[in-house]
Amino acid sequence: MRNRLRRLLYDAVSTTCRKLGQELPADFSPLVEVQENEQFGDFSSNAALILAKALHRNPRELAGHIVEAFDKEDVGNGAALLLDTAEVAGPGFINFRLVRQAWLEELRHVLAEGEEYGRSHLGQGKRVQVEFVSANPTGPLHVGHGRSAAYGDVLANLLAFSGYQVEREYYINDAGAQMAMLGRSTFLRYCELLEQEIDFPENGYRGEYVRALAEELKTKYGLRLLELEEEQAQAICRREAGDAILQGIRQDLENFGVRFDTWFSEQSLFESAAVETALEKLKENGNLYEKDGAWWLRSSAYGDDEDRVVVRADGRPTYLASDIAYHQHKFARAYDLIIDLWGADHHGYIPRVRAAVQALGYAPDPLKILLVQFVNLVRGDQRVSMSTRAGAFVTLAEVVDEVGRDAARFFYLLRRGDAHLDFDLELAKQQSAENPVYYVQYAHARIASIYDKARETGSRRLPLREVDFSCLQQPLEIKLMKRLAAFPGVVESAAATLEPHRLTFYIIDLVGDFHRYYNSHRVLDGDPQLASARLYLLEAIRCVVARVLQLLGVSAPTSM
RNA sequence: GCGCCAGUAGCUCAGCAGGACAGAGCAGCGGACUUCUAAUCCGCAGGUCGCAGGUUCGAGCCCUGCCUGGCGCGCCA
Repeated sequence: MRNRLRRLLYDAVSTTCRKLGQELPADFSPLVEVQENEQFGDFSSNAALILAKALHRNPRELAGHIVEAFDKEDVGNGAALLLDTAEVAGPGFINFRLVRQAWLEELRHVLAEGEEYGRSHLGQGKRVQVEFVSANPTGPLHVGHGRSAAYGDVLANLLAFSGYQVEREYYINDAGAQMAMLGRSTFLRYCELLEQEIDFPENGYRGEYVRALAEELKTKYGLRLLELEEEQAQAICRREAGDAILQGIRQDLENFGVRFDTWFSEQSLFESAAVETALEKLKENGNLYEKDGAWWLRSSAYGDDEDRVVVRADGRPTYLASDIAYHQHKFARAYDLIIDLWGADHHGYIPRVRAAVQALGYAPDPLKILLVQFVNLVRGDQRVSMSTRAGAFVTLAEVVDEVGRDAARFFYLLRRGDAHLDFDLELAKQQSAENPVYYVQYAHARIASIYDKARETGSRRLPLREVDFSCLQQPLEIKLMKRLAAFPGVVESAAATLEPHRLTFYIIDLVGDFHRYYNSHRVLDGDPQLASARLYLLEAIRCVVARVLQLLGVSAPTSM
């Protein structure tokens, strides 16, 4: 419906331009949006306002021309069937009012599509990789990772629903100094258990889980690790601890409803010589040079503030080295869109990775680096700070345990990704009106319960073909139909802007309308025609609610 | 010192690519269950959109400066 209107509008604007002897601006893409405010009609467009800017003309005047052109196009395109009026308003908006029949048609359309309503081909089958979470396997996932997990997973769902071919990837930082520190920390705890004197390093991993890992090593190896060279023993500890932690991470994500297609190991980049190859290439094209004994990426030539060390003077690579190889690997896999979802604390890293990609000879456009801001965990009025090394954090698993997967996921998506999030455990746990996840799920359950009631009382729903929807005349009913009709646009804009939280806000609004409707109108008590029509309206609502919950990875209960 | 994100109602936040009167939830006050689930709904009250300039026919949104909070700026990750 929106697309039909958009096409008509586009024709009308073209006609107008031709008449005025002006070129249609190349980047002309007017908004056509569902209007919630009755007074402004059903749909409205800012076409004339945008055009006015480009053509340096009076917007109201242009709008007048467009509306005039519209009337003529109208007849030829059969738009008369759905369009009631098109008028100029305010500073130059064009407001469209549809005949009510148009909404009824859209309702039938929703019912025909069912839970597939809103699926789009925006992505045109393009391949997109979403890399997210990617936490070091040096400790369990905490609440901050949970936000990335939820955000990335829903973004991936959303893109898949929008016609992209999506792959989810987790980059395992299983090489480097932090893993070495994990090995050392675990080894020391192991020694401690065997009553050796230890000197625990300042920046070691102090979490309880390290002691637990040491305990397992003690069971498995007994005293044998003490008999080895310390270096060798630490290497074993590192491998054992890393594997165990990674296994835990997979499990936590699984429990959180997040699954990855690929677990990509940093270590493998060294083993396959991918790092070496990438650095060779950079040396060849002059983007990697030696200075003070170290190797530097000429990142300042590609927008970074300064050049960055890739290989230290002592020969050990920095993180950037593997990141260069990793991104080369990503680009070599020829995705149309590569999304890196990082914690906001890594934002300073963006210019150098973008620079690295360009230094390798790739156009950086397919790479989108998104940031997820920090999570402040709040328990009542107490603020919990999170630091992996200090071991003072609440894990994702604990949160899922305490508030449930549904509430946790929903809460994470209750804010824009780039805004700080206060996650209140007490609130998420509450089964009350304050908690929006139940508000939404309750709507789904309520509809299911009306179906039950209908079945019990034998009030049969007439076949769709025989139902005359024109008996749906209540303002709230029209409003619900409009709200449903807005769904494809919400999906489209959420996918285009990579902002999954818009789904959350939309669904809260939709079920709000539904709850109001429920409280003011009886579904089953009317005559069979009306009852059937209303049951179908409910079914359309249920489909969209179920679909959005599915995209959010939240269950859609039939009773609560 | 430089950079990134934020500053909207008492609180937590929306505000879609500058547009039509700034919205929601919670908290506060007052109402609605012999009814398809009250995990719901209705009503009232509540805001110089951090401050000051600027661009524009039009700014919560863009530009400049300042203030406040968070986070980064390493041959740490």
